[in-house]
Amino acid sequence: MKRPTIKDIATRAGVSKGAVSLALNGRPGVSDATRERVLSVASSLGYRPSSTARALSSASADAVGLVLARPARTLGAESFFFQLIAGIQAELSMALLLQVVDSHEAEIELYRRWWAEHRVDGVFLVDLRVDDPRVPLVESLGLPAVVVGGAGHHGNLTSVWADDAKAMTSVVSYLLSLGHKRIARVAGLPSLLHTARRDAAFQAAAPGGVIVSADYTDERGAAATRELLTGAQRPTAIVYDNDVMAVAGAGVAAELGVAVPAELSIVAFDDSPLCRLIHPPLTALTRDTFAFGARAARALLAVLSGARPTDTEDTTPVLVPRASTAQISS
Amino acid sequence: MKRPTIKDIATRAGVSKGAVSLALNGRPGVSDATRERVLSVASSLGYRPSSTARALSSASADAVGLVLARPARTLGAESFFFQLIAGIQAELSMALLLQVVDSHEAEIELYRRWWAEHRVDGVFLVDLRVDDPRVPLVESLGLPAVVVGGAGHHGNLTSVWADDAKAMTSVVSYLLSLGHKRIARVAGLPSLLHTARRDAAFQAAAPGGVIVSADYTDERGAAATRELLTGAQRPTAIVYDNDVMAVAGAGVAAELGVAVPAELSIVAFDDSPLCRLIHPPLTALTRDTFAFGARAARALLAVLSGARPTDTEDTTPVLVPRASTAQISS
DNA sequence: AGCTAGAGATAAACCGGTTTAGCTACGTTC
DNA sequence: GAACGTAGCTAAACCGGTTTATCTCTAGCT
Repeated sequence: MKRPTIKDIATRAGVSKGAVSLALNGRPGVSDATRERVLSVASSLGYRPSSTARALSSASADAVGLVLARPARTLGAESFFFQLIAGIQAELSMALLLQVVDSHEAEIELYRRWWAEHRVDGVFLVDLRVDDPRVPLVESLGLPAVVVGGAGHHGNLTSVWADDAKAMTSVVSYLLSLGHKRIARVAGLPSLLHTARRDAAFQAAAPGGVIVSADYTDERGAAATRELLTGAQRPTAIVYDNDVMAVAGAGVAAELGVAVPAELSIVAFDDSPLCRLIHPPLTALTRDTFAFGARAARALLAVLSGARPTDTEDTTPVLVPRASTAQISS
Repeated sequence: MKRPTIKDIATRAGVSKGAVSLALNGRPGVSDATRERVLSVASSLGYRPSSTARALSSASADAVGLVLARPARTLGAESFFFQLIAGIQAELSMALLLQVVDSHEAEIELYRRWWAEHRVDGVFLVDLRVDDPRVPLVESLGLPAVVVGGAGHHGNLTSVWADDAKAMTSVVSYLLSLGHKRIARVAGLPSLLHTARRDAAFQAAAPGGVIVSADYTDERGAAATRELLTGAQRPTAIVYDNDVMAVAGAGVAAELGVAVPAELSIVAFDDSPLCRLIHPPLTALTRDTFAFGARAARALLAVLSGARPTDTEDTTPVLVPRASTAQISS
């Protein structure tokens, strides 16, 4: 099995390699007659350019990259990334180079390598941290990049995000309107930028509200809930940073005999079939992660085609009230 | 920003490009003294070989490929693939080239291209179909491949799978032992090989059992359940091909006033937090998809290093009885 | 001493493209 | 009719590696 190369076309069409390259890429320098002939030979041979060779001579690599720096084991629980990837793929005809690493240093190193080796044309930056070192890195490398989900502005990079602060405010004011006074929050990884933003918005909207830190897993969500419900000032409402922790929390409440929503209201910051299908169904902030991924992909395509960096705000997650929240009874 | 190349090392160390290549790859042809010198220069320069250039001269591409031929929109619901990918990544230090396509033809074409362009060293084949054309394709291309989850033997390819038939048999005999006579099955996509195998095993173990076809989504799972529960011969137990459909089915049962497990037993063929966290928790076949992915990765590494093809059977999914199944009451 | 082996290194070809410099033939222009 | 411009093409360099053919030198053997 050997695929035809540009050289085969050249000999078949009776022209030089260079002429074939010009003809195939629609660039001036060859006559229409020659171009015609080259194209017909190419298609008759079923020619496909090798993106490997092309990448080597400083053109496009025909791939974009995404590095995930999280423990691989915990990734399965987060459906967010997979939906994001699915959305990206729906919009992008290129392949996605994906690698999971276990440290931020390894992540940095990988961006360096991919760039040096022309393996990708651009990258997505996810899980943005406070003062994230990746931002200056890709900027200094000149590696096209889109910041995904890191609210706000990052250097000169294009950024696509949803307004976590506004979303958090809408949740808290909804709970306040139901009469809740003691509202708690079970937060995600503290190092992440959006966690910090949600924390701040939560504190501003619910002064004195307790924040417990967790890591998106059901174990930690359950533990945090237990801590909150058995503590001194038991909250009447808890906002969880994702769906898995919220559902786990609901389980702990049931186990402790705390009625939902009569004694405890629960809100999840991510929606999923999980929230809809359990009993009682959970009030949740819903957003279309798939569409979000598609938007991020479009943004990266724009950057690749040389567009000036932009900040795109995705639609703010919408609160969908379900049976897990209610007017405070006491 | 320019990374050091092999040429830089050569001039710095005062040797030729070829000698540097030999030294770096630990091959004979250079003296220990020279090798030593080259290595120290390389590390002092922070040298990283370009896998793009390396791939061009018919060596390793330093990446493996995975193509998913499913509607991108439905992918988010299936946590299976993401856990699989996470497991693969845990074992593999290479990048994974991932692409989602919308037709089987496009998938075939992509494998062709990746191979022709040396973009990958090997591939995973998932979602195996009956008489899958990909098997003869990769065999004739000589593209190293591992068949993931396609029970049994496929040409001369290495294969990693779990015994779906045995698992299905264990589920049915468990239900039979509880006294169930009318058992139904809500199946996944009919074109997939493992669906066929589960169908066969189900038919053999529960002669006359009804099989309704669905597509793993909660909508279709709910619809199938509705059909079964409102039909003439209402089943006393339903086995669902995945967790999402099972949970959706439980919801429909509740809605129709069919008590679980008193009037209807439910078993899910995939376990997840979803099954554990709802009420009642669902009896499910549990398996470690992450570990399965890791095993598949090891299998591919073995193939890449020239090992003869093997068939590896993963541990059979284990039935975990929970509150959704019970002795038949009537 | 003469011949052979083999170690150690180099130069050059090669992978499959892109890009640049240069060449040829033809048509304008003054 | 000499100078110039330009369209159309070719040859060759280049990207960063690997691999092969070749060359030199030293050691070992008869």
